[in-house]
Amino acid sequence: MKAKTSTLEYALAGLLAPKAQSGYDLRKTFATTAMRHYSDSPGSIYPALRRLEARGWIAPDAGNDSDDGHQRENARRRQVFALTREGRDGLTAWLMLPITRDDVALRLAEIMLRFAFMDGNVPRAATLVFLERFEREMDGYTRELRANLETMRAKLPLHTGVLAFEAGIHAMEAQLAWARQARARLLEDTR
Amino acid sequence: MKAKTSTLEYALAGLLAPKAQSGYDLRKTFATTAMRHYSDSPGSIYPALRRLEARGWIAPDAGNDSDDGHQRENARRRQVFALTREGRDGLTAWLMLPITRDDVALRLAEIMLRFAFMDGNVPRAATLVFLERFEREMDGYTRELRANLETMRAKLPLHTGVLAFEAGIHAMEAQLAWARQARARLLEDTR
DNA sequence: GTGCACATGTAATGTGTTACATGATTAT
DNA sequence: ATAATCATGTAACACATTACATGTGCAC
Repeated sequence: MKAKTSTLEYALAGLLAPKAQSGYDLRKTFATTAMRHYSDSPGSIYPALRRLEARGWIAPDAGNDSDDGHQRENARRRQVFALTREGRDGLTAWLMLPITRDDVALRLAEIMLRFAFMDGNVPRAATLVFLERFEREMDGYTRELRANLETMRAKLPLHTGVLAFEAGIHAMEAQLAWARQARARLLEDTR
Repeated sequence: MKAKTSTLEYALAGLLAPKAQSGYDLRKTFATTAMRHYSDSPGSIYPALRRLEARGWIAPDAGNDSDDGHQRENARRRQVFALTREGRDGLTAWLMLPITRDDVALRLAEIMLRFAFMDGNVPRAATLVFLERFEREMDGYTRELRANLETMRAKLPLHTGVLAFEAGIHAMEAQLAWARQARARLLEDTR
């Protein structure tokens, strides 16, 4: 049994959560929306779907047209997948994982993907806790980085390496500011 | 002959540009500095170094201690690599590549790595041109994203998906602001 | 019924991750 | 001499990319 689920697999599960879709639909989503940097190539998506199916996270959609799901003898026809109960549980568990320092330092993109999928899959309260913890870790991490920056500056002249490091810090601080604002808006929306 | 050079290989070449180092030195740099999310595992670095050596981009350092470079019979001893002329040319060519819209949209991390390595490897003027072009593409891209955001907002309610998209835009705009400021500082430093 | 867009499959390749193994060097 | 640290090597595995192959349905 394989323990780990790849980010791509979670992305697929997350997209299937609101509605059943075919591999082709998913590819188009990856190709045309904000999720552009996930694969979109058939060589990654179809195998990933088969892995999810083998694990029981997704299944051919029952409520689907002419010859029903379980009977796709000789394929090459549009095949719609739905998230199963197990798949939904797996997705939710991932969404509920506590945020660590390493998550914000090393895996920001994955963290943001998780946030994007929260609506509809976890209670609003969990989303707010997520943001709180995100703010805490981001705040700590950006402080760490700023301290390192001062050390670097003391040793080196003005240097593109130092400037690039600064760019990273700026981007992180922008995300932090966004998080505070987002939490305020969600709180207001919840009341 | 293999055409493509991986980002990790460029990262290694860039680190070897200012001074010759061993694989272990490079790993420590990856493990402890701002370059944290590059591998740092022996299973990625040593093979990458051998690929670079096979391609003639790096070579055992000549100006190195007791038994000189070309004679590393039974190894398992510290082995220092230096960037060759060819390696330097390859690195420079990569640094000078024009920035495209897809670079800023899909490969920002690589772009920033290139920027970090510019000092000492390309003329200051090239760095300034790089930033100009970066600003232009980032400006265009963030405008594109903002337009999409309005479309999304018109259709959907307040939604973590939309908020996550906003976070990405904020981060990009912060990078853009940084670029303008960085260019101004470099200009001043150049005068 | 021919051509094109839709839809899926898959083999070859390269690379990163993990986990382990093992040879040198240094300190005690 | 032994242990710890330094330093490199490598095998198993999973995955993404590329490029190609193939089937399906609709428009004309």
